[in-house]
Amino acid sequence: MDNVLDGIYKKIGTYTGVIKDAVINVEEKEGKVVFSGVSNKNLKDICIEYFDLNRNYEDIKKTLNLVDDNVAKSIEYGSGIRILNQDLWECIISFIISANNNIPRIKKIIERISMKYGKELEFMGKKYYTFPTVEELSKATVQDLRELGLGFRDVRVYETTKKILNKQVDIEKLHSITDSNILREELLKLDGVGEKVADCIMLFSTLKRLEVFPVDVWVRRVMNELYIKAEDENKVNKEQIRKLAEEKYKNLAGIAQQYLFYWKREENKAG
DNA sequence: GTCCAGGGAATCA
DNA sequence: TGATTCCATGGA
Repeated sequence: MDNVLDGIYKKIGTYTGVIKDAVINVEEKEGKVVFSGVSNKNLKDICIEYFDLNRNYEDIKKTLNLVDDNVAKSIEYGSGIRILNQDLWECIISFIISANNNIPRIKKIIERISMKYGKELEFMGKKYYTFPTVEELSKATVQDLRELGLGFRDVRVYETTKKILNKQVDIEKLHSITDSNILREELLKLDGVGEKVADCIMLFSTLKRLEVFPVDVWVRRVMNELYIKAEDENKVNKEQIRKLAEEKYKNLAGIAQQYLFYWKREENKAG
């Protein structure tokens, strides 16, 4: 038996979706992990990279469990969480769209963008669409984006696409920047990218800065409830939250953020 | 009809 | 720097 493949199945379960230029299906058949899909690259390699399967999350969880009981509880709640290695360009556009928006609508907008400007792939009789490249999305006018339902974010996506296309910000070179502060400064040059979106891009893309701690409304809420305990959570300083996260979670703050975020949101849904 | 959504940017002090 | 306000859209 292939223990690596067995491990992969245990980690990601069944999955069908688009990863970069590929449609990938992972499932278990007769006790074996089977990859199928449409791609000119190795399906298994794509999965290992995308699902961050070479990282030992058990070690990470052991470390974070020692911080305090709250974190331990959140880890128990979302024990299968992994931080994906999402494409940088796709991540930038996705989080610009996320501003003052809700997750179902964010997903729908990205689907519409992919359907109109990405490439069509067919797998098992069903059609899938890749997220458009910079060149592909640069064909869209502000009006085109407005019609896809982006709202006030249309200009931001348009301007950012333009800046990346003409290499005013060269995102290919971002991976070679070691200093996280310089990296953040580069991202902040993009329209629609503020502190929170920049942090999300650094954490959730292939930039993989696991130490950054994006503070959104949910994270502010959970951090206030667990540690700060201010009467009005809206008045809690974001910088104070980031410092607290750095002290407590060190270089794993970003992963802790995900456990805490998921925990608080799911608890709210169940509420 | 009202409120809110994984915020950013412009404006003003 | 820090606080306020507006920004489209759609679902609850």
